[in-house]
Amino acid sequence: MIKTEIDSHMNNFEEIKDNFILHWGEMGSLWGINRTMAQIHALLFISEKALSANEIMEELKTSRGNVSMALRELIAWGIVSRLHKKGERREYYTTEKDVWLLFRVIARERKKREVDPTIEVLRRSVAELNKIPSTESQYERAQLENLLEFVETGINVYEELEAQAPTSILKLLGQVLRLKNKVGR
Amino acid sequence: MIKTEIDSHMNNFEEIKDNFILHWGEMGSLWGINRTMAQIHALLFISEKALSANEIMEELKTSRGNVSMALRELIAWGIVSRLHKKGERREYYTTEKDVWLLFRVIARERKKREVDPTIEVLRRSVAELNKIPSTESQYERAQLENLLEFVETGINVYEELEAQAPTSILKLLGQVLRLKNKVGR
DNA sequence: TTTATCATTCAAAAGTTATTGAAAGAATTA
DNA sequence: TAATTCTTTCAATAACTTTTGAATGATAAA
Repeated sequence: MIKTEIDSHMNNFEEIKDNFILHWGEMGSLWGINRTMAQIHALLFISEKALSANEIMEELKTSRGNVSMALRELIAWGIVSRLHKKGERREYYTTEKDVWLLFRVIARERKKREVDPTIEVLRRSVAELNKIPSTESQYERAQLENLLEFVETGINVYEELEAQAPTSILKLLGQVLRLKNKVGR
Repeated sequence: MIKTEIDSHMNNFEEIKDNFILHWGEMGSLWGINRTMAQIHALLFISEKALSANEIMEELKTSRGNVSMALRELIAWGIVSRLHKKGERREYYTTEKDVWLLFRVIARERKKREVDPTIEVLRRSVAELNKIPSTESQYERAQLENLLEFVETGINVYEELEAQAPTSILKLLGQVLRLKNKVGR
């Protein structure tokens, strides 16, 4: 069956899947994650079975080397794991399928890479400022301290949140906040 | 006074300030914000007075054009505002100084640019899947729905959180979660 | 041992984003 | 009006990131 230009909406599973993976890759770029990594992750996430590097390569129409590099990085992030099927020579790859667990792994890694160094910079700056006599620098000192305090409080909340097991905690949280909003004003 | 190589720790205000701005720029890159934008923002954030494009340019040792572009972008984000001093010809620039308000502006903008399109992709994919008869695609459908639900719940919580005015809500939240953690197990 | 099948590496090419600096624009003063 | 001061734009270039594909490595089967 030949597809006309008018009949352009998606009508089969493979098409929808490819479309999702494609778009998820673009979202990845937006989020500061490289396109191939995001695509591979999307593919593994919706695939019931683990996939081999070859299958990934064909599915995404990208090079062997690229797949290999992206998988290495995803494994380093801890969100993809290698699967050794017995009797099989090739490796298979799979990802965490539970959304909450997945989120926790990603959030922890991003915190480690992005937030921790940020806090470190702030702490060092404040500490250095405290070493010098503060005649001129009052305002700047105060601003840095405010910023540091804010970030530390935020991290604190996140760490408590992370310690919670299920997704349901998020729903609960939404409810509590909604309530507080109503009562507060 | 000539500085020896051994005497390398920071000992005056300007040095600490420059160091902070420099590092904050690097942090910006980590966060997907361009270096110059992050540096300008850091500079304005700790400066008591509003600064002119010229002052920014000299402080950061970067080109006139670059400052102009970065300021335009920061203004578009809504985190820097132009200040017209009467009797003065040149424009001055300043940023929100309250950390919580600043956070809200940035978070809202990032949500608009990064999260909303992501949800859109998910919603469209799920909607398309629901149009086709589901014999094969059970697992994939379920995974997409889980993901969508998770993201929607998360956004929900964020929106409630945003509606809260002061920083103190964050502290409160930390406490509630801490409590729940202790009782829960 | 040789061959086959996969995975990994890495230099080069392609693609993307940031920065410069010269030119044009806009507003003000002389 | 022309000169001055500041801002904006944008094409060229620099810097950085991603992707390719050929070479190398590693492992298992013949």
